[in-house]
Amino acid sequence: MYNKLVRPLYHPPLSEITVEGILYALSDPVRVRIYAEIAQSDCPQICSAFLQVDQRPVPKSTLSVHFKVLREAGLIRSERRGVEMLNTTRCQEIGEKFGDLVGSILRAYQTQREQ
Amino acid sequence: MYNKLVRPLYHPPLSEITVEGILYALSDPVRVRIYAEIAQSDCPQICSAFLQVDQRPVPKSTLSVHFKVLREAGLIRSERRGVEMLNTTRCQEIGEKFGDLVGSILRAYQTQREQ
DNA sequence: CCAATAGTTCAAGATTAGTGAACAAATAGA
DNA sequence: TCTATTTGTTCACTAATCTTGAACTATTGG
Repeated sequence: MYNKLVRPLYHPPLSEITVEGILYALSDPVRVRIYAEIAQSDCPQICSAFLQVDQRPVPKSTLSVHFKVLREAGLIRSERRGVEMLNTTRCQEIGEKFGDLVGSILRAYQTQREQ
Repeated sequence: MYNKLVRPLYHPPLSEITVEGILYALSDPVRVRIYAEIAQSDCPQICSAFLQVDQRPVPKSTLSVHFKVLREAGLIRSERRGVEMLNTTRCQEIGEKFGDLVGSILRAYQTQREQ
C-alpha cells in the first residue's frame, strides 16, 4: 500500500557547517523568524507552531522545506517525539566555530523590525 | 545602429537596505570574496579585477550580475570613471544601521578559510 | 484496528541564476 | 572626427532552484 519512505533526518557535523549555508538559510524572512523563535524560546518548538508566521499562513510542505534548510545548514536540531518534531538551536556549537555570527544577524533583524 | 540602453546604476538609500538582502548577497562565495577584497582595500576596485576569483575564471556577464547584486543590496557603491567602474563599500552607513553585522560575517568567512 | 495528527515526499509549475553574444559608453590615438 | 580598444551592461536562452497541493509515512490514543 505504501511505497514512499521517510528518510532519517540529516544533521551535518560541525565541520560541514558553512558560513554560506548559514547566511543563505537566514536570508529568508520566514526562516529567520522561525529560527529566532526557536532560539529565544527556552523549550523546544514543534514545526506546526509556525503554520502562521507574521500573520501569514505557511503551507505545511513549505514549512517542512524551511525546517530542512535550517537543519541542513546546521542551525537547528530536530528530534522526533511521538508524532511531533522537537526543534532546538545548535547555537553553542556554531558559536564555538563562528563566534557571534548568528547573534549579530539576529540583532540586525531585530533592529530592522523595530524601524 | 544601437538600440539597447544602459540604465543608470541604482543605489538604494539606507532606509531600503535590508538584512535579508545583505545575507543573500553575501551567501555566495564569489560575491563575498569580491566584497571582502573591496572592503579591505584602501583604494576603489574595478570590476574587471575579479575576472578571476580563487583561481577560477568568472565570465564577465556573471561578474556584472554579482556587482549588481552587491550594489542593490546596498553593500557597495559603484561609480564610473572613464571606461571603468570604481567600487567602494558602504560599510560605514551599514554599520550605523546594523552594527557589526557585516564585520562578523567577514570574520566568520575568514575563520572558515583558515580551517 | 481505525481515526487523528504531524510531518515528509513527490511532481509540476513558477521563479531565479548563469552565461555567451551583442551592445553601449568612454577614451586614446591618428 | 573616425576607428580601435577597453570595460561593463543587457538580452535571451538554458539550467537550477523554489513553492506548494496532493499523496503518503509514521506515531499514538481509543
